[in-house]
Amino acid sequence: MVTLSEENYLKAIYHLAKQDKASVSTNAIATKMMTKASSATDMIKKLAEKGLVDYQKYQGVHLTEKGRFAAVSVIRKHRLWEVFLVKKLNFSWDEVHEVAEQLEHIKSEKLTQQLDAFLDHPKEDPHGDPIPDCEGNLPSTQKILLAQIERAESCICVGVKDSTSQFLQYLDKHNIALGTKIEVLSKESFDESMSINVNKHQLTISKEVAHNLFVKIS
Amino acid sequence: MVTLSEENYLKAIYHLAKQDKASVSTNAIATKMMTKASSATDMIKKLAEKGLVDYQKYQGVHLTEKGRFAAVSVIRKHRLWEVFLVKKLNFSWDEVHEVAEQLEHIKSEKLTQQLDAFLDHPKEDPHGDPIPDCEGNLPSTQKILLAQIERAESCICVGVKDSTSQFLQYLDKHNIALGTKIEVLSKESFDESMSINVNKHQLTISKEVAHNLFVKIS
DNA sequence: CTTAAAATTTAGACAAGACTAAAAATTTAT
DNA sequence: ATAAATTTTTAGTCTTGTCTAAATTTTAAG
Repeated sequence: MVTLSEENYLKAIYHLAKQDKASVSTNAIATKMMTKASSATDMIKKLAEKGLVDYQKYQGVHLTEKGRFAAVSVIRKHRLWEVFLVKKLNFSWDEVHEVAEQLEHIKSEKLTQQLDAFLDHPKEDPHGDPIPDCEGNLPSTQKILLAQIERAESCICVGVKDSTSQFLQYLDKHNIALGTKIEVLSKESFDESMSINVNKHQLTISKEVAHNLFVKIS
Repeated sequence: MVTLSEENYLKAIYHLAKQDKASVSTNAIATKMMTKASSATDMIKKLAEKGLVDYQKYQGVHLTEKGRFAAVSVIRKHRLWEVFLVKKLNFSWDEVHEVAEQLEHIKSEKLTQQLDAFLDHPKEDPHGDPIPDCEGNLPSTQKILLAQIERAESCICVGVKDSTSQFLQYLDKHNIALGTKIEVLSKESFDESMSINVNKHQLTISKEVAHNLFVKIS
């Protein structure tokens, strides 16, 4: 039995570990959880006790296979609920996070399976993030940050990095959604701002925006 | 802010108070919550502190208007989720309770409203219990226990009193569902068993069954 | 290589919600 | 009307998850 708090820590560790296989530091976990390092240490010990993470004092943690699966299961539920909220209950993509944070902890294998089927086994959530299958597999995605594009090139918006409602509402305002075609016109080396074309409209976006938008080359 | 535990206590008090306006005893609450009287006392003090119940030492509690509304709001969510599980996710009526017990605590006004609309503003849950509206109003129902019928008479199943999966599965086995027509043929005064006719099949039911089935005279 | 800074852990405390055992109040029974 | 039984409350303890402050370990800088 994994508690609600433990699930949230596992999720945090999973997101922090993500790319690099390096161990995740206590401080990084504490920051992500908006708590103190001492609290993180306490929880890390509990997770290690339950075999969900590998932990060596002062050396940070790694998720075990069991821990990774638990984390991915929660992420699966989170993203399925986000799809439900947007597709069935008319939520907009900037309103779903908070509610999904609660729904992701509901424990019922049948509920998750049936919800997945009800939604026609969606592959992505409303922010373009992939939905793990029930065995915990995630399709590897071929996406890059818009900021990584260096020359005039055309691409398609496939996701957002941080999905705060402020950022999502900014995108809504400028008619940028998943699937929107973005033509990079130029990049300013001084401030990394970019001039882009969206739906026939020219737009200048800041480095902050470019670093939070995932695209694939079209 | 009402905690999850507080919500569960409020629900218990609401169900116990139900008909009689008499105060609800500490022991009754403890029994319903499957906890000890001392724990109930502790919680009662917290609820009184928050203005959710009126409490006089040794004299039991009453819900305040605020407490009643909080309780009914949770019950509304519980029943809406049960409808969702049965109508949209193909759960059977004996599987929904446990999951709805979790879902009822999700906090989002918009979620509840949209769910209600998505389900076409259902008036009853899958067990025939009325769903309170968003202002906390419950339609007064005109139902009686099957056991209260004393003579050969025809009625319609409109609800179950205790919805344990054992009982619900018993009903399924004998093809008794909400809306099923039940003809009372006779009642045995010795053991209060009843002979009834359901879908052309004759059936003898025990006093226990008759005391858990709500009907309306047709 | 040694010391200062930063990161991490330990120790001790607290709030929520539960428990046990004992005390106090109420109810029931004689 | 009073003693016995029952109910309710209090007092003290436990667990989970958090905190602060202090101690320890690791890392970084000279």
